[in-house]
Amino acid sequence: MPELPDVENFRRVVDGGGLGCQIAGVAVDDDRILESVTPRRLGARLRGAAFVETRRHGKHLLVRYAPGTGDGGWVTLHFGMTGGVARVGQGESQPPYTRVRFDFEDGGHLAYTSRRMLGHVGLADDADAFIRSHQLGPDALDPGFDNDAFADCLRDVRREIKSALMDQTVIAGLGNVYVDEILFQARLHPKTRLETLDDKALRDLYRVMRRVLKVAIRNGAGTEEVSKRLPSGYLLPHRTKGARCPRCGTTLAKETVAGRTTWYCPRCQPEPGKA
DNA sequence: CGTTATGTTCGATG
DNA sequence: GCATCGAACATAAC
Repeated sequence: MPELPDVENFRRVVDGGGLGCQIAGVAVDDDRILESVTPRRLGARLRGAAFVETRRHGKHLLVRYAPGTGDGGWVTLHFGMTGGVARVGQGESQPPYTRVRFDFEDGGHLAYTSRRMLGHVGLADDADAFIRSHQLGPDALDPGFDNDAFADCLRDVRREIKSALMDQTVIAGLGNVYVDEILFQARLHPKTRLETLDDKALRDLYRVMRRVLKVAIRNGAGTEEVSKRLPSGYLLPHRTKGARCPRCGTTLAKETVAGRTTWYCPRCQPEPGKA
C-alpha cells in the first residue's frame, strides 16, 4: 500500500487521533524494524511526551513529539511494501503485525504495523535534515511543487518514464501502483523515453499526477475500500490477470518495466516507435 | 511447492 | 558519473 496517497491518509489518522495524547510508553515487538535506535532509547525519549505535529514527505511520515523531559524531536515512519498505522482505542487489541505500539495514558495506542518487516521506525532531531539525508526529491503533492518545478526535475533525466517517476531522488512519493495509474490516465506507455516528451506532454503529465494522487487520497488510499471507491475509469482496481481496460475493453498487458510488475493498456498506451 | 507482492539499497555491468 | 539489471532484505497469501 504505502505510496504517497496511502501515507497521507496515515498522516491524517495520526492527526485525528494521536496528537495531544500523553505517551505512557513504547512497546517494540520486533526491534529489527528500528532504525539506528534501541527500543530502550525510543521509550526513554517518548515517555511522558506527546505527539504534537505531523509531516509527510513522499512516503515518509514524520511525527513530532514535545517535551516530557529533555528535548523534543521527530519519530520517523516508513512502511516498506506493507504496513500502516492505526489508532486503537482503550480496551481494543492491537492489529495484526503490530511491530511498534505507542501506548497512551488514556489506555489506547497508536500501532505501527508491518507485515513484511521492510519498513523502519526511527528518531530524527530535525525533519529537514532527515529528508536531505535520504536525498529525497520534492514531494509530489507539495503545494510549491508547480509545473515549472516538475519540468525542472525531469528535464535532464534520460530514462524510461516509469523508472524516472518511481525514483524517490527525482520526485518523492510515487510508487509502482500509482505510477501505473498516472501513466494510464496520461495515456503514456511505461517505456516511453522521458526525453521525448515536449513541454505540453510534461504539463499534461504534471496535471494528471496531481489529480490521481488527490483522487486516491480522497477515496481512501491506504484502506481496503480504495479499489471499490476510485472512479470507474481508474486502472488500479483492474491490476489482475485477464482484466480489461476500463476505457476501451482491451485486455490489459502485464510486463516487467524498471524491475517491477507493470499493468497498462496496449491500445490506449501504445509503445512509441512501435506500430 | 512455486510464485508473487504497493519499497529500498547495493553491487556488477555497460 | 549515469543508466540498467539482478539480488537481497523478510514474510505471508495465493
